[in-house]
Amino acid sequence: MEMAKKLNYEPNPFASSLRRQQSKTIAVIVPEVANNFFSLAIKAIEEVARAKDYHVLIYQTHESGEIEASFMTSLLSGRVDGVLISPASHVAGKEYFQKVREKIPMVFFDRDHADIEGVKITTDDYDSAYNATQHLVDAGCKTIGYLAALETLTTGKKRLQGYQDALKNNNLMCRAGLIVSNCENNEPCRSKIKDFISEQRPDGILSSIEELALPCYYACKELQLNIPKDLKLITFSNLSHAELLNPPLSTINQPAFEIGDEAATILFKMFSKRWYDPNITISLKSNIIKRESTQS
Amino acid sequence: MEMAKKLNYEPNPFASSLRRQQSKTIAVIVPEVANNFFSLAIKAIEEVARAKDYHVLIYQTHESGEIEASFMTSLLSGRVDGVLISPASHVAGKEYFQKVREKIPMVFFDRDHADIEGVKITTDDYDSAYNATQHLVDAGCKTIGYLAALETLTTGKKRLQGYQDALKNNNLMCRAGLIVSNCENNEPCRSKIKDFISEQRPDGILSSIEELALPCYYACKELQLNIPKDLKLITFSNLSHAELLNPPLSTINQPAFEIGDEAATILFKMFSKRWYDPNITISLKSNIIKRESTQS
DNA sequence: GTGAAAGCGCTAACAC
DNA sequence: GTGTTAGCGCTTTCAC
Repeated sequence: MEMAKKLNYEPNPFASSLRRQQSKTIAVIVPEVANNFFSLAIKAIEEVARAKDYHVLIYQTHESGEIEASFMTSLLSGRVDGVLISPASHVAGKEYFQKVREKIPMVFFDRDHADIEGVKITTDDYDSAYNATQHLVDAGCKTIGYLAALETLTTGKKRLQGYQDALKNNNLMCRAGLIVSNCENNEPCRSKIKDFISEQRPDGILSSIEELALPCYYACKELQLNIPKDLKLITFSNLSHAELLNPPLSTINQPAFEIGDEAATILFKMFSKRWYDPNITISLKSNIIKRESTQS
Repeated sequence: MEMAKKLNYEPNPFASSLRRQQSKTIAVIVPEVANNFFSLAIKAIEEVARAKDYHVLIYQTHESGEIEASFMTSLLSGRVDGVLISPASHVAGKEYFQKVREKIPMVFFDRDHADIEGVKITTDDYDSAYNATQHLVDAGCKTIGYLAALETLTTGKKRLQGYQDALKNNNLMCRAGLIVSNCENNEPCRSKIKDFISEQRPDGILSSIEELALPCYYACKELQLNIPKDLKLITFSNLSHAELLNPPLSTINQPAFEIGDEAATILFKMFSKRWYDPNITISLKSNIIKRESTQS
């Protein structure tokens, strides 16, 4: 042992992993790293892993189901001891979720599919969307639009449902034209949102993801509409400086760090058999922060 | 081979790595993942790696030299085939850089130490800081403050030098009180910046990192100073929506994605011996975007 | 071409 | 305790 220290001996991790049949590595599969929510969640995951002396492999799907499938399948080799995943919104088969789950401990975080069982750490998407919509109603909005996203995922479905139920319970119309779909972060999105605002003239908008809310600022500038006078806006977002926008943006702030932390912590409990429920959804509360963009 | 396919055979990566003495994995060591610049760079790196069928291990140092040293040392085991690193600002010895570099291909990106040799992908920090300062002078500023960061790194030193030289060449004073040091993202930072503004009354500020610029917005609010009338502000930043801030923030935008892409691409060239210069600095140009926060 | 065998560096098991 | 050994699953070499 003295000799080892003196020679700066570092054991070969592959030999060790091969022999012990474990990798001391976990995989994190996310749509994008360059996103406030995911980079914060990854930060938390990485910290938990480091404390346990585990390594973290990062994979980005860019929302592609094919890429997701190929990553997941490659993990079947035993390269990692566990998987944390926030699934892609473009779905291309789902068999691999089950396949991986049978072999390796796995935790879904933030996003999930209703028809896939598993341990899931999510936020209260339905309540958040409902409450945010109610907040718009309370601020005086009558024609509330919804910028939809993640529609293939439970996450997106619940947000939409919360919006719709809130409208219904306030006896507000919920016509199809008020819901903008299929406009995830590609370029046409910006003009689509602009067209939506100028044609439908909503006086309130709930955006289901941050990437669709910021284009509203640009659209309103171009259309010479004033936020919040002409249009009130609230969005799911983890922008840390929403308060500095012009006007300050009301947000539904998801506890990104806590989700990552909780998901990773549970994964490690699964490793050490201190976790027994293979099919549970834990929901953390999001935080609605009311700012000037929804002021009446 | 047919059989293999039919049974969904996935080769054991550890056995393979052990035998072939290579891991098909690269390490990325960054201060923080949750940072616009680094998450974009990581995004690029991950894409290059994926195209080459490589895996990416992520490590965060949280600016700690000790953590950095322990990660780097552990890489000596052969766990990864190459390293991309943006060093921590708190330095605790530097021997390990040389040690790792002797054994594994390694590329510095964005940040580096002047006294460590190696392949380095940086931006034109000196020019950017000089030009940004000149821009403040051109906008009429006479008392220009500098929010310093990364002072142990070449990156920070060059930015400071660019600021100082620009002042000198414009015959403006460059007294010590105008440079705020040691205020990296901890909480006291905000009050320190506020005190600085209220005591020194600068009419212009160049911030060397985004994390120090946004507190200026809050400080000005509290001090009831108007940006840009009372104080003009420009900062190094990769905030994608600087334009939406109130007022829109002038930024020195570093090509984060390109830096990550270039660094990873060169690392792979080193793997295949298509890269011969072990000691070169490649500098990419940053882009100064002038917005309302520096309007005269 | 086809097949057998050695060995990468560890660790766990077993014999002493 | 202390020392020896087998074998994790590949890949490469070498013999045919």
